[in-house]
Amino acid sequence: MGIPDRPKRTSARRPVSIQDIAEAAGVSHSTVSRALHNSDLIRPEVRLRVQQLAQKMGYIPNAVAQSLKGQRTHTVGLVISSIADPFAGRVVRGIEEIAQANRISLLLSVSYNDPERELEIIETFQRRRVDGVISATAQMRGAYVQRLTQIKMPTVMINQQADSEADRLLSVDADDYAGARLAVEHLLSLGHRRIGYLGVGNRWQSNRRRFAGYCDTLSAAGVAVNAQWVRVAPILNNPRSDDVVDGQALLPALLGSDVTAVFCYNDLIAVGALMACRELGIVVPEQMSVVGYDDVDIARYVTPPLTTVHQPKLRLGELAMQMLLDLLEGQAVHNTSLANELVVRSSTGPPPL
Amino acid sequence: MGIPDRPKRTSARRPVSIQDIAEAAGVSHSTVSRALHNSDLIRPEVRLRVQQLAQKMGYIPNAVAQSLKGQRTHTVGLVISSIADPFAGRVVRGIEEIAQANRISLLLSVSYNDPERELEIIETFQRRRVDGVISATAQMRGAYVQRLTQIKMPTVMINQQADSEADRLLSVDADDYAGARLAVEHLLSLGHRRIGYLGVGNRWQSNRRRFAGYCDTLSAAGVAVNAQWVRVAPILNNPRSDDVVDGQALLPALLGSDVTAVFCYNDLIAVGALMACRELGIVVPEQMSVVGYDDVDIARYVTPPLTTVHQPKLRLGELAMQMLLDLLEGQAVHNTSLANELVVRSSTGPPPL
DNA sequence: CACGATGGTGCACACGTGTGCAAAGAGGTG
DNA sequence: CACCTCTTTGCACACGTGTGCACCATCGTG
Repeated sequence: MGIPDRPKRTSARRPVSIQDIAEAAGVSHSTVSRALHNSDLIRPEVRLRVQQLAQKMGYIPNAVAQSLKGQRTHTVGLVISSIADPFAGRVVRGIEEIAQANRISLLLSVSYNDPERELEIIETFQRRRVDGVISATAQMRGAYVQRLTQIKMPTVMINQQADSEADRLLSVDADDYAGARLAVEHLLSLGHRRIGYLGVGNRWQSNRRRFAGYCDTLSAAGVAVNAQWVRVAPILNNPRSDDVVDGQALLPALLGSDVTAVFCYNDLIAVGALMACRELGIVVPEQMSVVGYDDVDIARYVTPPLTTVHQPKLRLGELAMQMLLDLLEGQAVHNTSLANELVVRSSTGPPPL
Repeated sequence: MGIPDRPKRTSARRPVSIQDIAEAAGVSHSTVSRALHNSDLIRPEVRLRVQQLAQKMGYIPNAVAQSLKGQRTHTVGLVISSIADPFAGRVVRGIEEIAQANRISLLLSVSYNDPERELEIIETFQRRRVDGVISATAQMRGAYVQRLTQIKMPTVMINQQADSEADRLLSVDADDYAGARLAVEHLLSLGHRRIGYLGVGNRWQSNRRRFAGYCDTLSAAGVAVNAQWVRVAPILNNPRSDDVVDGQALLPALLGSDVTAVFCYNDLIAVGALMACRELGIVVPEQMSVVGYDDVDIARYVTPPLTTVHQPKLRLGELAMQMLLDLLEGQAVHNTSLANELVVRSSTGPPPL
């Protein structure tokens, strides 16, 4: 009665397949497949019986096989430069929320801004046949972009507003240039004229945009930017650099000039600056105003609480994921740019007399 | 010459398969498969020719098909309760590093301590046939554990040292009880006798262990624990609660009693306590000592820098991933418990006279 | 009763890869 | 030359699922 050519499926405790259900129900595996998909090709009684049997046998569909057959894996690759970065954390949260709501799984990879690793990661994504990629890396090297465009894999970048070469890639970002202008205008309105900038070398695109906003705002106010006011953390071969340490090391170099306020590339740099001030006995904001960027959690908890430019991190992630989903649906999508918002706390005040 | 039964593979810009290479090289797909695996069954000239051809055609193996055939997906599911939590961030980093080194992909899922979501997540992992699971959720509900053991999926838990029901699951953790003792002993040695505890309700296992360490250490020193000294943040139905806010709200309730120091469940609670002290004009550590737990980055940056119990977060992640790999190799593995370390900074000092 | 329409089911193939086994070819030896 | 051995390759199946098409049964109608 039983067809003996199937070599004992129960051997290695393999999960039950539709074939197993088919044998148990006395139908073909096609019928089971259709029944489980509620196809109205199958007679209602059979459909119900198969479904109950599947339930009872603890059937769980094999997504690997489904991915192979249908050409969708329902998987999205996610590249970030650092998981420890609180900025990335919020963005990922937004991404994950939308992904989970749409039954998409996320493949997480951390690049540490290592070019070699970046290439490895996208090759892994290709091998795994992800439906698309979201890249929230701080820095975008030529080879990386080139590879990504070349293989025509649906991709959305976060905070990488298109310059020159990146034109063809989709992105969602918060406007760095405008954000920087908000920060510097705030300091100008408090009466500061000599305003410094502490930047980072290893995220040159966003650093350049924020720096440009800084320069243009000062120029527009009739202040000539002094090279002595600007310090940028060098690019180390060590990819695990710490922004706070950099900010702390950078600030003292500014003291030779006579700045009364400093605009920092991000909140961590700003926290470093605050710590340096404390060490040097400089009172913030009475003797020195400090502005950060990002508005990560920590900005609220340091002393004094940091005035900073709030980026809609959660929203960035949500939008990026939604955009990718739309893209996969074949809908027309367009780059999006979100506005930032100044959050005034206690690290800024009028300049000393 | 060409066999016409294959319907134009070039139609939908599908990635090249070994079949395509086989046709181009005039051999069978089996030969290509073996050649690409450097099998010495294949003649060296053919092997080289196929490899070069594969390279030239931009062949990238289909991991989905490989997963279906071989019974390994080289994928590990990762469940965490919150991505924004800085503690989780470091742990994930450790996990990811080891995973990437062993060419394992990570499927990231966030549970937000939502029981329903937890069950959905592990079902997704089952569907995707992950090789194993690492769970770093703060809280482990019965149904979750039960399901995880029941389906016999290789699993490693982080910071969930086995109580009763969880005996069968592997875990790597840092000793909460001993860590709490370190913290309280430090306060005792400074001369404090009336020491408070600020806990959390929604992570009851670890909270219970730390609280037990707190109680026992006080008792051993001959101090009777006063119920007035202990406050625990209530469990909200809102799963996105904020520890800092909780700590801030909890501290004032302690002031009625006459504690001179407070041990907090984690650094975020402690930061909230610091902020409450500042608002109330209580000087730390002169009038009140505060100790945290975890040693997340932020602990170094608040004012005053936080004395805390350092957990080897990176190491926890690395060990968990390595343990899972060993488990998959069939090696014998055993639960591991790491030691914590007290980090004395400036938020603790002798009690006021 | 014969024939067509309709609804339900199974066959067979496809997705892309890996592998046991047979077969074919080459080369050596008696 | 016949036979055996060894190397190299292809056939065929497997992994688990989905689906076009053919087949069969049943029913209705002329």
